[in-house]
Amino acid sequence: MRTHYCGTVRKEHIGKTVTFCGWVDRRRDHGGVIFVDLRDRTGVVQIVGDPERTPEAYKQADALRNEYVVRVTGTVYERPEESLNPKLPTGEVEVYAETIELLNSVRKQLPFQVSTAEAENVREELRLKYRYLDLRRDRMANNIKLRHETIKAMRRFLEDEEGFLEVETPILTKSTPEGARDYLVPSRVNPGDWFALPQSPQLFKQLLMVSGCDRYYQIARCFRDEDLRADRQPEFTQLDMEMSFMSYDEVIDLNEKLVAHIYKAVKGIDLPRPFPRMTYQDALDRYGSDRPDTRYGLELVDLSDLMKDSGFKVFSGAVKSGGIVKALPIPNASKLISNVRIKPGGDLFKEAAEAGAKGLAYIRVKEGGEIDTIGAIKDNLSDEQRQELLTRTDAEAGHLLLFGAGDADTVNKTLDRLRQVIARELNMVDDSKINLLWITDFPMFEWNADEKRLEALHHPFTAPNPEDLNDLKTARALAYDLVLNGNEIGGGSLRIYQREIQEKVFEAIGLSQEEANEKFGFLMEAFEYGTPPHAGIAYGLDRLVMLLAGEESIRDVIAFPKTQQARCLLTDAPSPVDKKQLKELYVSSTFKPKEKKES
RNA sequence: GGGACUGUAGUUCAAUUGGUCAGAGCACCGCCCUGUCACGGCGGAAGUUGCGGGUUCGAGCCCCGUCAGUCCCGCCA
Repeated sequence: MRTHYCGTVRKEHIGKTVTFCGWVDRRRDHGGVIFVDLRDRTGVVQIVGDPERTPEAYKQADALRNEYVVRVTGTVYERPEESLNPKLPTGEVEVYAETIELLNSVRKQLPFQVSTAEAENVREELRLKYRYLDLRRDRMANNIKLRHETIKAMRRFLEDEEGFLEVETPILTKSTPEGARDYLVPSRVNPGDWFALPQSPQLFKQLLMVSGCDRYYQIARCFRDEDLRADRQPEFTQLDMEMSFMSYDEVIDLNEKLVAHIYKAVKGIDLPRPFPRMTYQDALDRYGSDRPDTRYGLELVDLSDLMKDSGFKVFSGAVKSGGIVKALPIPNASKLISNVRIKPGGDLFKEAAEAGAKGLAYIRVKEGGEIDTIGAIKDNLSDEQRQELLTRTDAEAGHLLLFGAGDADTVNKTLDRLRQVIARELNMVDDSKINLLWITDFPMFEWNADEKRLEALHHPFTAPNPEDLNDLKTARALAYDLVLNGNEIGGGSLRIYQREIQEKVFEAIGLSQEEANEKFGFLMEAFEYGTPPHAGIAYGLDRLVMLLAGEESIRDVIAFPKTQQARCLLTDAPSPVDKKQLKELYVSSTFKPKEKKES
């Protein structure tokens, strides 16, 4: 049907007869000559309809409108010198059309303009309803291509360089305790029984290691029935990997090579290796987050011991009841950030409150080490304490210190949040930086106060550090997260491969032996048939591509995403089904539409 | 489940304190134009201001409800 793609024509094609298929990007009618920008996946080329040289095509071009689909045959000419267009890769040539065949027209007014030249911010609601038109637009077409290039780079590296085997794992699988809410699928053949869609292929990939697969990967679709965010969809994609007989450092090294390969292939960037590593504790201490953005400073300073005996009750009280006091020192910010913003009602106060803080204390540092703050702090700080405070925070004149006091979680969350907001506001974030960072030495468990039990921080198959085996509850895990500019893009661990340890971990998270056997008996049984030591990792592919594309929502790197209400505006899914379908599945809904409020 | 923001022509936006303000660019339709590439010129059509109620002499603007979208909290091993 065609001989060339629109965006590929160059000077070397001059004199050739070519045939394109594509969409009318836009049309410029000069009364005499008509120009048509013809677009396909590869780009745009200028088609010329001339009343004298190509009278037939001129007539046909006259009837064309935006987004008509046409097949054009013509001859490639060099453009007149004054008509070159350096903005287009094809801008040195143009094609005099001999015939323009209309393959399909546009019958209705377009819901929004598609042309690559118009970069209006169309409402996302509309874009999602007419996603097929949205995907024609430059930005989205490029994002989808970038996603493809990323996956391609992963496959090339893992298969060709490292001998990974791609294996598909079931989409219909078993519901597991722990973790996110499952999407469930009723079984028609087994009345009353349910499949779950996988939250990740975790168990299967470990079983593949037992099977001797040695190195597995998959571009795996995962499902979690939880509420959505800009970086969370109910179905999302992971690059899922698992490998046998590799040490902690070997796993990390291989993954650094993988990420470097992706950056080289997709962005042409050489990443320096090895990537830096930071322990979980260090990350929390210094940044208040287990995925710190290290592109800028603004490190937190712990002042708990200094404030323990302070007369300022908010500080001393926090420490005495087991909490902490930390400061976020911000250089040269004293003039830039007003008290109004820090006090109740101000935007920074609101940020802090949103993170759970009850208040937001501050100190402004003046010339000569004098400080400016509320009386309750100033009056309760001895000269020595003030000196020590300034020394520890490296504070000089112009510094603004923001304080968090309370339980460690809340303090860290608050100051982490303020740190990010303020760094952004003060233009301290260098968007050209690519800071990759491994976070290591996660604790195995964290306390779930609501359910009054320990919970696996990663998941219950993570191996404990052998040094900490005598007290599993406080043990560190052999886990690692990869953080890119403050975003967690991947995480994994060495796995448990011995039944006894696995049983102990289940016990620690309060899973009864019966439950453990019912849910994971097959895994523990497998451990008894010669399981190799193995390790794995999973990358959030959507998130990674989002960052590579410079987008702020993963919806912009997913061809057909769902809205925050988990609906597809294009197909209007989910939707009711026939009673007959439900009957076959032995399912009935208990949902009752809301009654109108009585008035 | 909770908090915040948004919804005006096909689309992107505007409309002073509630008072001829329902308007502009692009798209669409018609006419003109032989070198444009965001072509240009002249003219035209196009609106239940998301929907429902209320306050008012008067509502795009204020109030209540509701729907949809977005961001965030909870939730997401």
